[in-house]
Amino acid sequence: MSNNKLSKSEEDYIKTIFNLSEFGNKQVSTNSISKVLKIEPASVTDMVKKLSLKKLIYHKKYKGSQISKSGIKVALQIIRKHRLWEVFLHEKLNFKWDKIHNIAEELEHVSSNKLIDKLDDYLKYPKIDPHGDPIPNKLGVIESNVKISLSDLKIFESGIVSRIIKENDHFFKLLKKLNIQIGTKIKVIEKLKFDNSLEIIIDNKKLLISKKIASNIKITKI
Amino acid sequence: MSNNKLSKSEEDYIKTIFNLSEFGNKQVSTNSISKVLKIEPASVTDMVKKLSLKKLIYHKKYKGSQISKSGIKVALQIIRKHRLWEVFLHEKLNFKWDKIHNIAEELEHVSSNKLIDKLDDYLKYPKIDPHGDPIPNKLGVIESNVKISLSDLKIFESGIVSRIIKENDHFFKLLKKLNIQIGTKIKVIEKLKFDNSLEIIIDNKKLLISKKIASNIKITKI
DNA sequence: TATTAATTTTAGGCAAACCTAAAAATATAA
DNA sequence: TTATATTTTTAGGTTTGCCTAAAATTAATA
Repeated sequence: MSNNKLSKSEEDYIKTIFNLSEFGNKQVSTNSISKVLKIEPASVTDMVKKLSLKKLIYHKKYKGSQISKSGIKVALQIIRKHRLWEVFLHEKLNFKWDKIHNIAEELEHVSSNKLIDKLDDYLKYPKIDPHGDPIPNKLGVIESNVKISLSDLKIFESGIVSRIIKENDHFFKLLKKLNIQIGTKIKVIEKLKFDNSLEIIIDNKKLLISKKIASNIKITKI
Repeated sequence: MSNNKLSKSEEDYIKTIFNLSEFGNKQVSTNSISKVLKIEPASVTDMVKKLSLKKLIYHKKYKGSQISKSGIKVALQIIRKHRLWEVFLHEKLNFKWDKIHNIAEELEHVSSNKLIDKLDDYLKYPKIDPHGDPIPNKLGVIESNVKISLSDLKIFESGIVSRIIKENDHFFKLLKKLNIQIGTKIKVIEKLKFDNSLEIIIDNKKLLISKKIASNIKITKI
């Protein structure tokens, strides 16, 4: 299909549209892309037209963009690269898990497929990255494993943190302060009627976190 | 000094000018840059002006370009990145030594200094890359070790191949065919008056190589 | 040394990817 | 349901890094 190599910008747009689309199911607004990429809406319109011509997305004026089959394929390969580099940075180079994202953001645009396959092999085909996000394989297939939001746990249920939804650097710093990371065991002991905040226990210590925080932490029940 | 991050293009120019300048000693012509980068001379003039404004090179109209102190500093850091990535690709990912150049060409533009220092540490501070080229350290210092061209060996002298001067892919392929690589022992047994070709012995087999080939192979005498 | 050849620069243009300002379409609220 | 607000697009502009064609300079040669 699309034979030509994509530019860094095009790749960034595709990745963003895919991420906003919830696996290709949702229409994505021009404004939302604009906000994520910090690029003016007018510029987003330009690019969205271009990607539409390349059949990577469908776009109807004023109606938002939907990623296509081939767009999803492209997005999954970029995500695969990003996450494999994150594993490398964390496991081999000993970067802290909250420092790897920006570097991986650059490395994901290095084009060689041979490179990424050899890296995958070298890292022994990891299934998740240091944030707990799943890594698509060479064919773009993501191995599904059941995860729910911490906010969906019921009172007195426990779970192991298995994924941190990327929000921004402030969120990472907060979690660091709270000592929450992949593998941390959390028990919910109260859900406040007032604002749905959760009272949880980590390492025998009680603390309170907002609904928003909790819904960005994915766990596997235990 | 120059505070702003350089673009990929600017970095490519600086690296090329440095490489053509023989460690900053020679003036570099617009045409020679043009040929290496496969960019038209007119465009080279544009860029050379720009780099001159940034004090990375000195340029006088019609007189060629000379790389500056800070230009050399920049070039050495790019070369450092390139060669460290080559070591990584060869040693860790098992790429053949004649396949790594193009990939390293992309990786060298990834900006994080922290990344390259951690990579250096991970690779245990290698002194040479898989082609035998020396790797500048964090400060840009290259550990010197005495090497001469194979073409400078006298009859009946021997040496160990310690460096292959980058020429192009054809050259790499040729060497592969001839079974010449870093570490190969070579003895010179004849120098032809006719065209300065060398008759050499590798693994007890005689063969003939041109002066040009020989001068692109650096050896340490034994 | 005068002419020709080669190199380098200037001038003007183009595509990519961004921008601002204003117009058009859609959504929200009185 | 009309007025207002928000979103999206169009139109025109900028910068970067390239291009071609032609002019200026330097080098080579007869």
